[in-house]
Amino acid sequence: MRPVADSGCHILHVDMDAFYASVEVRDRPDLAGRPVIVGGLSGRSVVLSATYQARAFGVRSAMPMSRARRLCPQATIIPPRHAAYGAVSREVMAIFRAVTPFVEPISLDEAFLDVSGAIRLLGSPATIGRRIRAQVAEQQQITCSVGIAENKFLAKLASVRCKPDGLLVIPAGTAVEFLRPLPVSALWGVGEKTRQTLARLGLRTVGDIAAAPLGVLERDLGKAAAAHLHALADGRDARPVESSVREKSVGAEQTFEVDISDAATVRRELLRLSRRTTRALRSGSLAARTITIKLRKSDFTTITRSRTLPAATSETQQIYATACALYAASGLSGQARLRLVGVRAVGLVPAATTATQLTLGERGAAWRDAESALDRISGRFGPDAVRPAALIETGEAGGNSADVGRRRHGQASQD
DNA sequence: TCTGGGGTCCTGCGGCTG
DNA sequence: TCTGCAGCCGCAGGACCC
Repeated sequence: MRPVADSGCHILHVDMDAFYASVEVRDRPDLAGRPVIVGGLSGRSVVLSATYQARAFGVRSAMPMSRARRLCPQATIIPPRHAAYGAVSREVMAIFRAVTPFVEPISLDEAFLDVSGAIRLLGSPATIGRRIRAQVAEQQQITCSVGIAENKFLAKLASVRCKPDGLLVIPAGTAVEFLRPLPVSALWGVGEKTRQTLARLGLRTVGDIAAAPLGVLERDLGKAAAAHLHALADGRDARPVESSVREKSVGAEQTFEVDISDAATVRRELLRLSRRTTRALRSGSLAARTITIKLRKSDFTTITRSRTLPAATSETQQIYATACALYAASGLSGQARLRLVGVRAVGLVPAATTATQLTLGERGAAWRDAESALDRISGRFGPDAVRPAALIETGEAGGNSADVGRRRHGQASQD
C-alpha cells in the first residue's frame, strides 16, 4: 500500500454508494450487475436511488420516474423499503462509532467523522478510512466511499470525486489548487439558481469566485451566502463535526396522485399529516410552538402559512385545528387545484418543559392520554391500526377505495 | 421533462415596543 | 403627546441539501 499524504486531514466523509439500490441488490442477488431503480410506482414519484448500471443510461436521483423508465426501460423498479434501509444505516453508524464518538450523520447513508482522537490507536486517517470501508463491505455486503481532508467541505468533495467504492485524500495545503478548476456547482450551497446568478457575473469556476471581490458577491447573493462561498472557494470551512444535532422542525407532506380542489379532501389530508407530525413529535418527546402549512398549486407555485400558538403542543387536535384555520385563511380553500399539502411543526421544545394551559371545557389531559394510547397501539400494530373515522376511506371495508386522490407511490397502505 | 419528502438556512417585510 | 429609531419577533418565500 502506497503511503498517503494525510497528515492534518482528520475529517472523514463516508458516503454509501447508491445506498437504497445497493441494499436491494444485496437482498436479491439475482439483480446483481443489472440496472435497478428504487422509487415509487405512481406517475408522480421520483427516483430515490439507482444502481450504477442504471446510471449509465442517464438515470439520476430525484429524476421523475416517468423519465427514468423511458431512459432505461429494462431496469427493475423496486418500491422503497425504508425500514430495511434504516436498519442497515444503524449498523453502519455503529461501525463509525466504534472508531470515534465524533460522528455526525447527515442522512441514512452518509456521515462526517472526526478521527483526530483515534489516530494514535488506529493509525493514520487513510488507514482508518480503509478499515471502515472493509468493515462495511464485510458486515453489510455493500460498498462506500470515503473522502479525507482537513475540513468537512473538502472531505465531502473528496468522497464525491472518488465514487463509487473509492477513497481519496485531499492533502492539507493543496485544497486551493484542487478547487480552482472545479465548476461553481461543486461548492456546497450552489444550486441551479445560484449557478445562474454567478454565470451572469461571469463566474464559472471556483477559482473565479475566489478571485472575485467579496462586495460583488454580496450585492447579488446577500452577505451570508457571499461570505460562505468565498470561504469555501478558498478551501476554508470552520464547521466542527457535531455528534448531537438537535432537530429544529418536524413535518409531513403529501403529493396527490391527481390535483385536488375539494376542501373536505384537503382537510382530511391535513388530519392525516397532522397525525404523522404529532407522532414524530411525541416519539422525540417534543412539542412545537409554531405550525406551518404548505400548499402547492397545480402550476407548482407554493405558498406557506404559519401561526404561532400561545404554548407549545404535540396534540393532534390542536395542530389539526390550526392547520385547518390556516388553510381556510389562505384563500385557496375550495378554490385552487392543489397537488401537494404539508404540515410542519417548528420552534421545537422538550415536551417536559411545556406548560399546560387549560381553558374551561378543554379536555387536554384526556386527549393526551388517548393519543399516548394510540401511539402504543400504532407502535405494535402499525400506524393505521387505529385512526379517526374521517380517515377511513369510502368502501375500505369492501376492499375498494374511492379516494383516488390519496393513492400514491405504491405505499398507500403504509402511511 | 415535469418535477417526492424530509429537512435547514437566509432574506425581507411589517408590527410591536422601549 | 408625537416622532424617529433600533431591535426583536412573527411571518412568508426562496434556495438548497440528501
